[in-house]
Amino acid sequence: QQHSDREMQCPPGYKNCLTMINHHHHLRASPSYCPAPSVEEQGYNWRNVIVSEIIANNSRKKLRLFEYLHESLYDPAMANCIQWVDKPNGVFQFVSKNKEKLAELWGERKGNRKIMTYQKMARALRNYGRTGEIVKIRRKLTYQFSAVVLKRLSPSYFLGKEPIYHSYIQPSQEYQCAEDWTSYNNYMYNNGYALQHTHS
DNA sequence: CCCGCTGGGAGAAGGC
DNA sequence: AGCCTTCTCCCAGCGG
Repeated sequence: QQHSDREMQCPPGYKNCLTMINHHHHLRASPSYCPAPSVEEQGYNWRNVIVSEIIANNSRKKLRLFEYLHESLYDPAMANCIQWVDKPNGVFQFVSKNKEKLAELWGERKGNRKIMTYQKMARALRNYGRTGEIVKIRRKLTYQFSAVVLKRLSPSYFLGKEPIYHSYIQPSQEYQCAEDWTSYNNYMYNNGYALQHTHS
């Protein structure tokens, strides 16, 4: 069931991915708010990310918190709530002033009974640390996606534009990789960026 | 005092 | 039916 991820194009009933986008009004609304920030970069990525999410939602199970956060990071309308700090390495942070708003929207999307708060959302984020999907960076409101999660959520992965050799990696190996990468990068960030290239 | 961070622990909700 | 996962909710406490 896992290996079919890379093979699927669009869920049944959808001619193409754009049709899917049009059927998801809550997603379609956002990019129009975009003032005009480098459309070829932002817009392209944003749209593909949404496609990724739709495919994920239609093919798999419930929306996961890290998927929602990743989606928000590409949504210009959410830029006042959450932002990339280091996009290539999956480092992002919440905006202090509006973090509660993002949490609230997350709660609404999940259909929770009570209002979601940053406190509660951060508790879930802390649990991600145990599995390594997202780790906390020692900086205010800052977290980091693991390499594996980042890869899995990347638009090119879903759209099959990337080499698919990742799929051959055994789950155990994959996890090991994630741990190494995570601890390495965490080390880098907590010690002031990329200057620790000395061995022995 | 405020703000953010931490982890324990019960329990809800959906999936298998 | 029962177990597992993934949060959800509340909490007491810590530290800048």
